[in-house]
Amino acid sequence: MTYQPWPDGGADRMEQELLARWKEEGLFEATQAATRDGPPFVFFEGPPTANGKPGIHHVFARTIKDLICRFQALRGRAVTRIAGWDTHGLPVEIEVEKQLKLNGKKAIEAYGVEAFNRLCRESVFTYKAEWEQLSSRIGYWLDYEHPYITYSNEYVESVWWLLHRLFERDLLYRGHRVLPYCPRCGTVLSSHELALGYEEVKDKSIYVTFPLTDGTGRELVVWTTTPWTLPSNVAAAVHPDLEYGIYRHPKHPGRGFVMATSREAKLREILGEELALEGTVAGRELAGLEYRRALDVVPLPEEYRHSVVIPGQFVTAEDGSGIVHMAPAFGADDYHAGKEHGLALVRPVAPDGTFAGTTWPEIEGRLVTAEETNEIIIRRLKADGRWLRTDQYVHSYPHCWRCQSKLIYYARDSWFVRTSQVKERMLEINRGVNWQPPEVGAGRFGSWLENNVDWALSRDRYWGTPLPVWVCDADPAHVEVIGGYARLAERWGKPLPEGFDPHKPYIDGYTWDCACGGTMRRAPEVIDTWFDSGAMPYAQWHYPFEHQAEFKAHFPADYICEGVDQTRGWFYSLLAISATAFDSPAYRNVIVNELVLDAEGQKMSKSRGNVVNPWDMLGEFGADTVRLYLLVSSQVWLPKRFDRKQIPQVTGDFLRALRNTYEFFRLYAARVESAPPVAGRPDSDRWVLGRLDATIAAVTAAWAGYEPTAGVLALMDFVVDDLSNWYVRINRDRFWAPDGEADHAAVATLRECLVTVSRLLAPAAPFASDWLHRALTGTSVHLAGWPAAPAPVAAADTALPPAMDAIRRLASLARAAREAGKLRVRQPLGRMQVAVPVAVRGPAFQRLLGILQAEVNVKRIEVAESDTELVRLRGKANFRSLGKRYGKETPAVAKGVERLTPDQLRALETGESVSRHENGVELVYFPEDVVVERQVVATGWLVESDGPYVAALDPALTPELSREGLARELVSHVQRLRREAGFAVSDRIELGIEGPAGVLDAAGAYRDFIATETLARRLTLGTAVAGAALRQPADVDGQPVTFSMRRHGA
RNA sequence: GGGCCUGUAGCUCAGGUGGUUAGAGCGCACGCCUGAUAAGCGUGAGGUCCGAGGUUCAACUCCUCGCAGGCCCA
Repeated sequence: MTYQPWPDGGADRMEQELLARWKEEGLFEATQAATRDGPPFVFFEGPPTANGKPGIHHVFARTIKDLICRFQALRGRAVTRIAGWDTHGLPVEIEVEKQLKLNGKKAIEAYGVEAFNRLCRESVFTYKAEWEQLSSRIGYWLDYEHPYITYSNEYVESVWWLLHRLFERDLLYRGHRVLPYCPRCGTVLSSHELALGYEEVKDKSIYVTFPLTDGTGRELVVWTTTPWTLPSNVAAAVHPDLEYGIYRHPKHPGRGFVMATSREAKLREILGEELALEGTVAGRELAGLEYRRALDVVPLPEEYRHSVVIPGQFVTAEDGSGIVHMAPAFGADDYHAGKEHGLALVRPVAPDGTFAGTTWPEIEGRLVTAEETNEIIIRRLKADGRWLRTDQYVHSYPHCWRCQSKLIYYARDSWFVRTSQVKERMLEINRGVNWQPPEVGAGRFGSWLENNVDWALSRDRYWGTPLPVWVCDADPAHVEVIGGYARLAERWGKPLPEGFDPHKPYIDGYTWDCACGGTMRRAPEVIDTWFDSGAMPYAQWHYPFEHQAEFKAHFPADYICEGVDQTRGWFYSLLAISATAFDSPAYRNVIVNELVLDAEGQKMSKSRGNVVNPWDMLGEFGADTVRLYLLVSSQVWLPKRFDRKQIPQVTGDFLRALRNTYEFFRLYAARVESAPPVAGRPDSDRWVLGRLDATIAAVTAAWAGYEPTAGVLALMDFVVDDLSNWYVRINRDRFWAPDGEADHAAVATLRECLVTVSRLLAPAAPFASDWLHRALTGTSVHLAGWPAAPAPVAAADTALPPAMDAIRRLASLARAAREAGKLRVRQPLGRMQVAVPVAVRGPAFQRLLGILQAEVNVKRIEVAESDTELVRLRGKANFRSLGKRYGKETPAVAKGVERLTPDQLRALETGESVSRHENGVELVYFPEDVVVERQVVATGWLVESDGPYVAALDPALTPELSREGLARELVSHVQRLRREAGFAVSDRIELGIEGPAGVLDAAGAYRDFIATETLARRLTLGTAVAGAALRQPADVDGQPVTFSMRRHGA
């Protein structure tokens, strides 16, 4: 068999060619067919919104998704990989609003919801093709032929069914929620919209008083930054544990001002220096007292409490007065406190943000956030004697990102999922989920669940799954939740029309009579799009209307993987729905990847202009390289600095080593087919195969444990370090067989390594691995299966890894010694002595000494025994084992190790325990307590050591050694000339060497060696080759030598 | 203000259960090798392991408090 050269046209081209080939072969489908009957491995694809361009962070997440899925598929699991599209929601609406230059809900309604939603539906797939192309280009295998689409009728029907199920379980209800609201646009803003509009503003904040009605003349001092909420005040909150003072001031006879004592300085500033503290009281003693409201201009309902002091943990005394005014309709804390204490909820503000329903004509109809409104309110407070002070207050306050209006917090009717009821169950389920990294599950996600509040489901928007709730217009207590289209038709009384569309506005046309005589009309809201995505385990199968068996086989997921930003997104919506509707986990294993930052650690954003275009990276480096870089440049769950300069640095070594190793193999291995049994192969072969097995085990364990980075690193280390840098290096001459075939065992070993490496690499770098596997075997790596778990290592071979490790250390030390002695490796030396830990010594080590000898270029290696005068034994304490037994005494006992005699050290090495007496106390040392080191003490030798490893070289050069060194020097020069002359490596030559007697003498003594090494069929000494193609003088070890050569037979 | 994460060589990052020599790659300096060669290999310099306390015979590792950066939330 001959092997193809590694393609030269760059990674991008090679990968494009493979993609075309995969497509032609139907490879993805073939891999799915091959594992169809395997045990299922269920993967859920979190649906991206297709109306945004995919970025480099999507490449990141998709690489991790793909890695685990490919890994499991290679292991024979039937992996489900259904693509999905998230198609509803505000981002879609906003895009269309921009496109139509609309500004807010009123404009949309004027434009027409029907046409608006039609555009939303069309715009959803603006970037669908690019998503598919990018996914395909990076080798992400996903079934894009049959994706789930959240706006499809089937999908929506499953969502309805889920909501109906929740309603049946009493987990769906109508309530209030305080939300940021733009009075001008008439719409609630989502949290991410909110984040767009924070601005530093100067507001007026005021101190007012609420006189207590207990007859003591005391007045609560209250601070607010939103005077317009004072008419809606129903309570004043104090912190139960805070100390409040009652202050008097001569200018205000008969009045006692109540305020947190920690804010006394502020009160002094307001009232003046003559402030006197009359007494103090804890917040909890104030709770329950009643007061007179500062502005009594809104009628209060009788059945609820109002004008009362309540305790609240949320109260602080860092600014303000330590007493917080409560208007439940206009603040989240206020709202919850109102619920807890049964407070009245008044909302004298119309949807357009103007006062409505007050008894104060002057402010009726005024915009609450307008400056003049504040002025009017403050003027009246002053007139009524309730005002104490107005301050400038600078804070960051949310504004509408569309129209710059100040937002208000505003209680809205909303539909909720009662998730708080299953909070404990969600926590329990979550504890059973394997999170990678664990702290996201236990920490960020766990504490989010701990603080679970009911899921506000409804949205006052247009393009979304319509809430399947019908409410009677005569009695809102009459509610029906429709769980499917058949049921809708039944209630409506007619079959649904051809081309039925469950979206707004059509769905709002379906009404029917209520039993009470009223009309059932749909609640106008759509639902939070996160509910759509969390419903995908069921809705992707149109469950329960279709595919019941498929659903059961594919729930819950074995594995999902998304960015950490999904903590409150998809990770939550999946769990909330599975817990409420099925009392089940939705996923068992999660990998959470972190953000991709730019090279400086800054978030990528359009405004910073530091967004990396994935296509540029793919074109420049190829998908494999980008994938590998993303996988190994740091753990995937740490924020990743994406630095294009680092890409070749991180991946280059590995890819070069792989390619070079293959090229080396290809050059010499052609036509060698037989593979001798492993047991009969030389030590270095069995060693590298053992390392390969260990690598299989490490990669398998890492990926089975959802640790992408560790697995890739283990594989890279093997290829670079063990295979390329060591195995190939020490076995070169077995491959290079000038007049015959390469060593069969070596070829088979290297081939087996490369084939297995390509299989291990397939999940991480699907292109290069496939190319390599095809080149070696003619078949695709993606159908080859995962390398089998290694057989137990033959007993004889268990000593190989530590022995080879020792050889490598010693070679390294010897090279350092040569460098220190300025003796280049080409110059053979006579003797070397080495010392190694006793555990390493043994037959395996003895057999491997030949490798060391060749590597170091010495004639003889002696393994130093303790009785050699060259070596001194030294004991070194093992604190780990001593510490366990001796605790506090450890340092002293460890010191004693240094005083053990050579005989005792030798005894320890052979596994005996020894003891010595110290101050009359007997100390026993077990073999594991002491590491016995060897120090070479001979002088005149070149010695380097690393702990117990010692290499010592005898630098003495005999004339014989010098001659051989010179001969090797000649060979080196000839080889260089050969290459410079453009000879092929296999060209036979005729060679002439002219020079001083010493040189000719050495050349003569090593005539055969030189001839063999240089492929010289004729070698003439002292004269030039006749008809030489070149004749060149050179300086060999300071001696003038002239080489001449020509091709043999040319 | 709260939660979580990160802080190790000039840069990017590794460093089970605490154990006495803290590693890699890149970069830098020097050298080796020359039949993988517009490759490859080695050696060296370079560290208050963010800081301060504490626990311990022993802390990069565990605890507390800070500092800096990031993410999420309020």
